[in-house]
Amino acid sequence: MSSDTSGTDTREQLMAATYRVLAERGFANLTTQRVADEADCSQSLVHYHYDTKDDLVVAFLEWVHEQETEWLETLGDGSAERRLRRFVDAQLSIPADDEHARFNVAFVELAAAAARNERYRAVLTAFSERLQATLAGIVRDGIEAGEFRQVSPEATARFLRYALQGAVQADLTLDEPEAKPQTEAAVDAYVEGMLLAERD
Amino acid sequence: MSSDTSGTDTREQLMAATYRVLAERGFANLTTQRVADEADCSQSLVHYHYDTKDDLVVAFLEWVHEQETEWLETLGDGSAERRLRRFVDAQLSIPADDEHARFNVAFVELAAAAARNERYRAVLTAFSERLQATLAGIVRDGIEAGEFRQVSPEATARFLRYALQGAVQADLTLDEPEAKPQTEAAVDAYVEGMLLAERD
DNA sequence: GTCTATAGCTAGATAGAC
DNA sequence: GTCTATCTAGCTATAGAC
Repeated sequence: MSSDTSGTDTREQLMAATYRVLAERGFANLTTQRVADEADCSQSLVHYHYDTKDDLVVAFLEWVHEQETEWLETLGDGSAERRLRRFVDAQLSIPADDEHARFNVAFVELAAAAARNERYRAVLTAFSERLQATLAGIVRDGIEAGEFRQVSPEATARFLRYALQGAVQADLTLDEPEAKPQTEAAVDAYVEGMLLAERD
Repeated sequence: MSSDTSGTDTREQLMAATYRVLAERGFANLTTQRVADEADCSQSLVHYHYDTKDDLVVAFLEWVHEQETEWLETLGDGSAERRLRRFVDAQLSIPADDEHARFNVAFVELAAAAARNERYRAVLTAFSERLQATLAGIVRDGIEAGEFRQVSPEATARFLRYALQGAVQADLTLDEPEAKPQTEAAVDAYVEGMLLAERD
């Protein structure tokens, strides 16, 4: 319990408050005042800890990045096929309308904003590269173990990532009830037809 | 040349001005004042033609929708494989940094905003359904002609659309130089391995 | 570290003249 | 239909007290 924990606590509360504001109001309606209200403090305190709103958002993205990194490691063991299916399920089976799903909408908004904001882009690119490395690693493991065919791990991982991301985004932003079920079916067919080694 | 053409002209100019502002500044920085400046008129005139900013954006989305519909019909004839490849190329070979590419960034921003705006969502869902129907139609034609295997046209079209959209978006919003080339390679492998009928 | 108060700006929208 | 002028509201950021 060193003396600098109070500042750390406040920052942690501001990150959690930012998460909730993003989930409830979206990135376009994220204001330092709303974050302060959610964290039950004054707006000027937000600016004391984060000079600008952009600093707050960048810190928040890094905070999310760390949390997701922890999650990725829970993908755990098992055959490459099993880990791959767990990855796919994790993307496609997000509950319909809880806070996590609502935050994912904000994450889509933040991803779009990254195009015009170098600092957002840096964090989100690192985020994407980690996902890419994880999934490509799974494919590579599958090839080495003889489970998968001799495909390009990088291109295969990218193709699957983008398809899944497109499906999730369509599900979140459009009225497309078929987005996730049809994508799931197509991914299954892809895994069976292109990835799994034939055993006869 | 009926007497109501001047109003129509102004509206057309406002749509074109909105396009340019979106391409140059992005959706987050779209203001009625900037549209007015770009259209060389007063800000209040924008509000005369479109009561609210939302009305302007919805009208703009419908305007873009019409234009893209015309484009889709130029996909034209040829074998199903040829039309499919033309579709894929059209998505992946957008020039790097012209106005059209910059507008696509804004389109990603608008797509994200659709999650929290019913009216945007309605237009963009119609947009997506048209793309889906076109691509699924190509796959269906290919199956009927014996060019493609007996896949699900809807699920296949969706899978390809989402993968392509994910690649384009990653290319526009992240520092991922491999997004488009690796996706192109993976799509080629998918078309050859899953779609094209085997001839022996 | 945390607060209240406010400066300073910019946005969307409206009033009213022409 | 188009303009100028302005109202009102909301935002980021800072000043200064505690």
